[in-house]
Amino acid sequence: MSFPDSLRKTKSRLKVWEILSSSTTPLTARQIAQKADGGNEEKAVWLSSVYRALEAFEKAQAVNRTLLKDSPEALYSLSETGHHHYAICMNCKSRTELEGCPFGEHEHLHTVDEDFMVVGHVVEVFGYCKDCRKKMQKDAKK
Amino acid sequence: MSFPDSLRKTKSRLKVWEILSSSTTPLTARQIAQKADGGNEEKAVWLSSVYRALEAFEKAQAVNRTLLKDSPEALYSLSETGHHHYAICMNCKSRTELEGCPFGEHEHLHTVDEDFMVVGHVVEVFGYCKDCRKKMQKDAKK
DNA sequence: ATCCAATTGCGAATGGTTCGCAATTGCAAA
DNA sequence: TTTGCAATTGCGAACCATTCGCAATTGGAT
Repeated sequence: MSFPDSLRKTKSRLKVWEILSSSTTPLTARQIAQKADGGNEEKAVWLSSVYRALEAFEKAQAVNRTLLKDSPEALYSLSETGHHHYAICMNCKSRTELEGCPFGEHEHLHTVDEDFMVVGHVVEVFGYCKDCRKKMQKDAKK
Repeated sequence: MSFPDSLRKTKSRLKVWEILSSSTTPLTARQIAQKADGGNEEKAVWLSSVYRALEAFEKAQAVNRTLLKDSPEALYSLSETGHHHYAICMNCKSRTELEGCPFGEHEHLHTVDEDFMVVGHVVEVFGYCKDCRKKMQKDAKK
């Protein structure tokens, strides 16, 4: 995932991006702001600007916002790419991509359990594709 | 799902419970308070008491709190039973049951694709449980 | 019926997030 | 490269869902 083309590369946004890129865990806006001014007295990026940068990234689908139930603070992390699920035919094993994700575009996930930080998920739907159903109906007649 | 035995049956809690029971959709605390005093001037249940009732229900695992990203207000609903999926900790492999099914309680799964006959589905959420998160944070400090 | 811990009414405080506005800054066009 | 201007930021104040504090009330065990 790289810095979204659609956004101006400003000092604050680049800083926020760099911090998120180099973090292995999701961070709160406050943590990002703190890391930005690395212990210095004066702030490198003002907290409200961190929020605005994150909002812009989120709209550009480059960043994920996550709310866990045990804290009122949102957690932010870079979005992963390529997110799809499949319907799998139990007969011929063919896969057809589901349109969208039952969780919504990443939302809802945080509702899972107050103690659980969600990183990803698997969704698979099983059944029979149209072709196989036809064949199976024919075969059944024999 | 019935009113938790462990909790005192007070007027406010019974009211909140009744409202949640008779609602087909999740409600915000404010909505519950409004429904409680059904248009009357004086409040039947104070908002902070609604929050406290919901908190008690949630601790008793009788109510679900849900945070969606498009609103800062939490949604509350009675916990359902039957048909579940799991959140799996990538570190310790522990499983915790997901509350509800992302496809909705009553499988409109056949809507997935007209050509696909759905027989079942798998949903698994991956991430880190609270304990492992704590451990990982400690380890990170070393 | 009595007693006491649990609960509520009520308002004030908290704290994460958003907003407003003047000053600054990317960056497209000249 | 310089210019022009819309986008962005610094900064603080405002917002608002939720939590807290405390005195008054109440459920329910004895």
